[in-house]
Amino acid sequence: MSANVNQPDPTRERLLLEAERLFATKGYAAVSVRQITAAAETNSAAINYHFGGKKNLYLEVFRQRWRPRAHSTMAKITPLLEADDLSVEKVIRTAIDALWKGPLSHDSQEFFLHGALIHRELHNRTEAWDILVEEAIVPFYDLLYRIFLRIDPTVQKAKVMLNCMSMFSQLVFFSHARPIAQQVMGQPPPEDVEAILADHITAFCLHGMNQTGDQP
Amino acid sequence: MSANVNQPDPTRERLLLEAERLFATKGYAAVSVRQITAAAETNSAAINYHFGGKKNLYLEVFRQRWRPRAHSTMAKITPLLEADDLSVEKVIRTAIDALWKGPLSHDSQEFFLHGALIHRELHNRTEAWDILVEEAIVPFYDLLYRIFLRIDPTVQKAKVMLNCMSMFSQLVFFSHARPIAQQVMGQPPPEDVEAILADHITAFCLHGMNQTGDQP
DNA sequence: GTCTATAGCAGGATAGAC
DNA sequence: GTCTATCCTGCTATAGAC
Repeated sequence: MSANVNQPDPTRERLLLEAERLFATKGYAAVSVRQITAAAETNSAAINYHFGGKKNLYLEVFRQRWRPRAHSTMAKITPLLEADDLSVEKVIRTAIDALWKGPLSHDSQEFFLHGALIHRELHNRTEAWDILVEEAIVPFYDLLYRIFLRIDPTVQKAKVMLNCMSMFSQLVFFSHARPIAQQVMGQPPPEDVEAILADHITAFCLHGMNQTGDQP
Repeated sequence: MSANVNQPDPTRERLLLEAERLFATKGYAAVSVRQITAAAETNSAAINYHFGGKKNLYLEVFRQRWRPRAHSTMAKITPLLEADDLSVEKVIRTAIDALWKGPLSHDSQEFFLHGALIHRELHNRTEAWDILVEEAIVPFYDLLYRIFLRIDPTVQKAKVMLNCMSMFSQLVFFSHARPIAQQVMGQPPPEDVEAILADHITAFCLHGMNQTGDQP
């Protein structure tokens, strides 16, 4: 009858939660353990007790909170390996759905932080980079390659990689540079910016990838 | 006959130089004034004397070093406003040349830092953000819009903006995520990765932008 | 396990000699 | 203008009471 049988340590969980939020929004160096412990409403020694230091806490954020979400995102794309009606457009739409409405979404605060952490590692690499590459980046692009191989068995791996990265780059850009988009396009923004952007990216990538050989 | 008539204050210049390098590579919070002054081979009080504090030094990096390069990049695209043989491809190639071989280039360390600073501001905004938006981002997209307007006077501004941002996103991604590209495409990388990426982006954007209305 | 107190150190900024 | 010495604040990490 205990309520927290599935919560092995609430304090530890709260620390991970707040740590992710702060690291993702401000960056590792700009956040102090005191800020995290204050946000998690515990004492300043808690991080050292539970994780053995600030650095280990950062890594644990990736292991405990980032990793499971990355896997669930992959799981949304994997079915395409056996889907019947496969097309370039369907792959693009599925990938955008999985990432854009998943890790890179603006609506879900949790997934926004997920994407922000990737970005920060991209520019300031730590040991967490290895986790990212091994468990998310390489498998993600490999999966997409195997899917595109089903559509066109003669496709070049390098070309697929480049195309997928072009798609990915737009997803991360528009998810994090939303303020730019609105500032440049001129205020006020409509409510359905998300859908407009998703449609734009889909169309842009569809044409960008469907280069029917007439290009030098 | 004095040699440094054009160098108003060598110490100040060295501080700006090293500050830009360190801020761009490590980020504002992760860099200490002691590191900067040590790199500039001066005393630890120099920053406060010359700039009045760490924060002002950061802003001065944008004013003194970032701004002129941004303007010279714009100058490379401006001639298209009056060019005779205008085409979508030419605009794309010119923009990629100006940015990719300019601010976002990997070859030129100076311009690499320039791009890195944009990226950091994108994710951790400070007062420098206003300089960026006013002097670079808005004018840049406005300029491209006016150029595309010459090609097709009926083009929608919002669509141009989105297309240009899609192009820009790939440029910044591939310039900073080069390690990912090589890691995902599999080692070893050829020497002309830069050219391959530039060609890919050009082709991808050309097709992505040339959506001839056959798209739902 | 939780918390307070504090050690030990590095940070930015400043005062004042030269 | 340059530098040293120093102040004070804030940091991480730890010791030890409870």
